[in-house]
Amino acid sequence: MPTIVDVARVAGVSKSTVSRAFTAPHAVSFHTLKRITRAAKSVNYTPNAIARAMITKKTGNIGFIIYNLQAPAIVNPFYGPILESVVEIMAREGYGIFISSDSGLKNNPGELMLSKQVDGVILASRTNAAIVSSFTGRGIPVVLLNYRFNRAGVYSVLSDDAGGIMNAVRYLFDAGHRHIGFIEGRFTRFIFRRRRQGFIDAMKASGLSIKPEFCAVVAPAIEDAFDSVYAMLGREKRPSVLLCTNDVVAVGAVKAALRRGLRVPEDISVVGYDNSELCTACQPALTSIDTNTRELGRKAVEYLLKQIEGKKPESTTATVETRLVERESVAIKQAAHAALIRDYH
Amino acid sequence: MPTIVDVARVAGVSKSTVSRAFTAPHAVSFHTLKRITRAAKSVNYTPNAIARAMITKKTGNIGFIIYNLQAPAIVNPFYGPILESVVEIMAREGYGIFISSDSGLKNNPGELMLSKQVDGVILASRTNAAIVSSFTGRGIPVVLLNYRFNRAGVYSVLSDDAGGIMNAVRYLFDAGHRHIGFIEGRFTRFIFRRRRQGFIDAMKASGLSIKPEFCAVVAPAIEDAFDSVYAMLGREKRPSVLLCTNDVVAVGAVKAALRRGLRVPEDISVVGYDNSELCTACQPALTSIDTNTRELGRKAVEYLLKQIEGKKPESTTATVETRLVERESVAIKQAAHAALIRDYH
DNA sequence: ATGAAAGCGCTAACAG
DNA sequence: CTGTTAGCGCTTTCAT
Repeated sequence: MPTIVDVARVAGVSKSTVSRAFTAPHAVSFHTLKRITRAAKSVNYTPNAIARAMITKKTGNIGFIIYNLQAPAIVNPFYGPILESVVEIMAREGYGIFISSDSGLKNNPGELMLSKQVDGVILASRTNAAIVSSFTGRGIPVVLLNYRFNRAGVYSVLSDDAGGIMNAVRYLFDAGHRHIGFIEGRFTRFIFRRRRQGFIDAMKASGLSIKPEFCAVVAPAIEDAFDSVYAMLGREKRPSVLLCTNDVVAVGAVKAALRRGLRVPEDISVVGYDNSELCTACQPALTSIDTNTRELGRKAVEYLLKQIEGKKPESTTATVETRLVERESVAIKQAAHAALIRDYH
Repeated sequence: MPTIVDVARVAGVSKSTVSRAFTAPHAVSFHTLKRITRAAKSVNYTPNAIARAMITKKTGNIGFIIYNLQAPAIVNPFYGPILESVVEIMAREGYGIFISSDSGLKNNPGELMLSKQVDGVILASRTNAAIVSSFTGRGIPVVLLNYRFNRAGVYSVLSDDAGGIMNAVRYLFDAGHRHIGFIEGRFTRFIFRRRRQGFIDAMKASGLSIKPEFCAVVAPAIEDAFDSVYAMLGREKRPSVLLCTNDVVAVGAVKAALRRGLRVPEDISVVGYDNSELCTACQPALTSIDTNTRELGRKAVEYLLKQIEGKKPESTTATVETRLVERESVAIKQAAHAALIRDYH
């Protein structure tokens, strides 16, 4: 591997000058800069980020750690797309990104990252105080994704879970639905609570009552949702719509309804959450709540980079809004339809 | 950040001894080892992988690069699961993984990895000679995933694309299907050809003729597949089964059949490829070809690690077998059913 | 604008 | 088994 001295020799300058040519080009005369560039190319030189990091104390790498119980970590309807956007943005900034779910690591999870000297870490989903302080204690900036810690210097970027559910309830109400069922995936407690709270608040705000027999908590897997919803729909009374806290659950709900001989959305409506690829795969295509994973990733990067540069993010937590995307799985009731036409036309 | 000298001071030994305590514990007396461990803990020391890498020329990091036209890179029905398994295995070995789709990088894609001094690289999907030699030329081992280069020292791990399709055709034949349609996703030419060749060979082997009007090439997106298949199914004659080269395409095919008022699998069968999450989301659940992404990842890691350790992988290319997983989207024809019963009972 | 020298934290001979 | 010494490839004062 060619080093800076090889370039220096070929260009006939000192290695300091070569170094400057790469780190502060304007501090070098145009003429020598040109010679150095050419020399570098001729010996096929690439700066050694490792050696550079020794001096600057900046590796140009960050870590992205997904809580280990969130398996799969990468093929995950929520965290996968966020990771995708983080990777893309960071690569553009010249950063490398280490990924790891913290499972299978013998020591303190994040130990690996620590020894790799990352400049900052994004901790996705749940985490704990020990992990967070293993970073912050060494001055490594941390941003929490979808989790919050009431501690100074720990920043969070969150999805507006409550708002997402509230919007959905309002939308359903406006569409004429009065009997809204709620099928909750068993996620981390943090998210679970936020979505549930959104449901409670929105139902109250709409003057609707929550029927326990229309509610269920399930593992976020198609089969589990299917079983639970299938049982629910076998009873005498049933909701006119099932609001689900993720798309996987919603797909299970749709399947259960279909199996019961119900038509979706004519007999029963379903709405999902995440706006994942499953939505269009489902028949009928799922109306779902989009969490704007791109923005979530962008914000996380922004908050992390700010800290790495020694500045403070503008607020201790950033919240990203959701957006309901309409497809085919929700029936607009006759009366509501008429009202909509009257209102908007 | 505490360094090795801090530990040395506290433990009352030289820094070399501390170094040994971490890299070759058995070369240190039990007594001092204990003192060093304690000292390290007391000052909260973690070895600096950067400094270590300067000497050893091994960073303990590898790169995983997905060809940029394979977007999304991470949320990808084929490469996502492979990445997942690579990350998991490598983390256990103490390796860090850099990921990047090579899009959005100003320079030579992989330039970033190069400067990060990775110990090896997995290049997924298509790549080109320049990228490969930018690594191999510097002595950095490379393994190609789903791609092949006829060049010394470049190893590949491949999925048995042709075999996967051939198995499917044989399975369909045994199930009594004689009119097999083939809906091909427009992937990289490498994969496209291998699957197509499998189809051609298998049809020939089964004595079946390929009907061009039952074949289509589509973008691997639900809508595109839908349009194409919808048109196909509007014609007078139609195949009894549609063999699709990925699940996304298959879902589009199912939707098109349903829209035409056909029942799946009673009126027309569909089989997918990848055995992704879409299979169970689809109604009916898709019979699909599983590529064994776990094994693909495992093999890639094995081949890379072997090279990093200076050994040669046993062969220049490893091929991983596929497996057909039956679900609900393929009809077993009456006659075939009878035959199966006769044969096996 | 450029060069000389020092040193980042660690490992790897080489002595002892 | 342990300490001494040199140096990895680079950036960064400090001179010039």
